[in-house]
Amino acid sequence: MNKRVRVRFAPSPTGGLHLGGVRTVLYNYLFAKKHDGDFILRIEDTDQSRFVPGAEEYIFNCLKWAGLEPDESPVPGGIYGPYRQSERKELYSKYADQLVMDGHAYYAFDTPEALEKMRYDYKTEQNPSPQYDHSLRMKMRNSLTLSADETHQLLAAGIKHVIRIKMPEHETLSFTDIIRGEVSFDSSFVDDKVLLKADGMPTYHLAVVVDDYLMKISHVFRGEEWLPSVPVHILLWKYLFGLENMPLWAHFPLILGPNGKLSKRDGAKYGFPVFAMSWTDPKTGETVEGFKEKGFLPEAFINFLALLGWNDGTEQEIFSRQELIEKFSIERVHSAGAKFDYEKAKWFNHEWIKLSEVSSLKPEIRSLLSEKGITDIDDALLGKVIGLVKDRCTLLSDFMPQSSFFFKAPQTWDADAVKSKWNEQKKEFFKQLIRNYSDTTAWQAPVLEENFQTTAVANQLKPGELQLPFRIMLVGGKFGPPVFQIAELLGKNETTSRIKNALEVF
RNA sequence: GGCCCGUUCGUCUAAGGGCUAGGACACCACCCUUUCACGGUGGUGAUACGGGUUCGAAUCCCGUACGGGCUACCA
Repeated sequence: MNKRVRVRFAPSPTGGLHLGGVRTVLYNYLFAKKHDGDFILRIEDTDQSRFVPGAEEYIFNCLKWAGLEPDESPVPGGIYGPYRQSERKELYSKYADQLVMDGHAYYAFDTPEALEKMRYDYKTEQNPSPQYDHSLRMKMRNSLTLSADETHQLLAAGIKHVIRIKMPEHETLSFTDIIRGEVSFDSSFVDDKVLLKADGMPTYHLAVVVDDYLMKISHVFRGEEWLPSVPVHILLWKYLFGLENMPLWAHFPLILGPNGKLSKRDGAKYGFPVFAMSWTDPKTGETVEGFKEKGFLPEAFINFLALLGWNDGTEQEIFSRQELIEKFSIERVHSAGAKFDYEKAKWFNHEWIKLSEVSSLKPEIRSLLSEKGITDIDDALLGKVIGLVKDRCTLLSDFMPQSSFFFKAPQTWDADAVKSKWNEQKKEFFKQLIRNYSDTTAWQAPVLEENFQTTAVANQLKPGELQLPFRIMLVGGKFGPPVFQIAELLGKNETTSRIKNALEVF
C-alpha cells in the first residue's frame, strides 16, 4: 500500500545553481526514476524582495543541460499546479487562520523596529541572538498579550501583522531521517517562526508543508541546512494534515569548498566552477563561469556529483545515468559533508570524453572550433581528428589546442626542441622527404612512415631523431597523436608545404 | 552563546564486532611510447583524542576536541 513516489526540488530563483543544488536535484531525480515516481520542480518565490529576473529560466536551462528534467513544473505544468508559490498565494492564509483558531498560532503586530529593539534589549553574552520564543512572546505586541477586542480592532483597521506559530514548551519532536536515523529536538529551543508574512505571502515553513501536502509529496530530500527547522515542520504537519500523512525525510550533507563551505559568492575565486552553467548577475553584469562552459560533459557532471556522497558499495565509479537510476539508494548516501575535489571532477570528465562516441562529440567540438574562426570542416575529417585526440582531452575546451593544427598551419614552432640537434644533414633529409612524399601515390600513415624510414637510412640518419623535428614542422609543438597519422590527415599538399615553410625558419 | 548534524589516507570513499584497514583522484617511481597523452606495474599515505562495553572495536556507548549548519516577515 505504498504511496506513489513523488519528490520535488524546490529552489528559490535568486541566482546561480551551484553544485549542492544540482546534487539535490540529482538525488531526487534518481530516486523518482528508480521508483517509477514523479519528479517535480516547484519554484519557491515567496520572497518578492529577492526576485531576480531570469533566474527561473536559468534553472530550467541547467536542468535541461544536465538531463534532469522534471515531470511537473511551471513550464509544462501538471495537475497539482500552479508550481510557483507566488501564484499560490491565496492558498496559504486559510491554513494560517486555522492554526490561529486552533490556538497553535497567533497574530503579531511587532514592527521591524520593535523586533530589532527586542533583539538588542535582550542580547547578552550568554545569549547573543535572542529569539521570539516562549520566553519572550508575552513581552511582545501580539494577540497573546493584547485583548481580543484590541486584536480585532487592529485586524479590522488593516494594521500590518504576521502570523507566528506558537511553539509548545518541553515537547520532544522527533523523526527518522532516512540517512541519519532518529533525530530529536526539544521544542523549547525553537522560536515562534513567522508563518504568514505581513505582505500575505507564506514563509518557507508554511508553504513547504502546505504544498508538500497538496502536491502529495511522498519523500522530502533536501540539504542539511534545513534540519534545524524540522521541528516547526513536524508541528505543522501534526496540526494541519496529520503526522501519519507526513512525507519521509532525508537531509543531505553539505558540499564544502577547499576551505569550508562552498559559497555562491566566491564563484570564481576557487579556480574552478561552482555553478552548473554560467550565471550573469543582472544587476552587476558579472558572469561566473559554469561547468558546462568550462568544458564538462553533462554525463561527467552528473557522475561525479552522484559519487560525491554516495556509492553503490562496489568499486565502480563510472556510471551512466541509466546505471545510476538502477543502483541509487538514499540509504547509501553518506551522512558527512564532502569537500569538492576539482581534480577528481576533471578525471571523471576525461573518462567520459574517452568513453564518448566520436559522433556524439562532433556538434560540441564543431561549435567550439567555429568560435575560434575555424569553420567549414569536412565532417569525415572532423570525425577522424576527434578520434585521434579525444584521449588527450580532459575538458572539451582542450580539443582546441589539441586539434587546431589539423585545420590551421602552426604560426610558431617550438624551435628550442629542434635547434640543439639540427644540422645541414637533417635539412637535406627533409628536402629529400618533400620530393619523395610528392611522388607518393598511396597517402597513408604506414606508407609514409616506411618512406620516412628508408629515406633516413639512405641518408645514414636515425629515423627516431628525425621524428621530433617532423612533428614540430607539422604541429608546432611536442604534442599530439602519432606524427604519420597527422600527416595522413593533413594530406600531401599541406604536409609538404608545412615542411617547406618550416625549413625556411629552422 | 544555544540547538542540531558530522569526524577512516591530502581529497572522495569501502569495511556496519574479528583485521595485512580495500578502491579511486592527486603525488612519486618504473614499463610502454624516440612527441604529448592513454595504458600497465609498484610506492608513499588514514580509523581525531580519552574512557568504557566485549575474548575481540574503525564499527556499540559516554566524554573531549575539531569541523559544519541553523539561530530573518531568506530560502
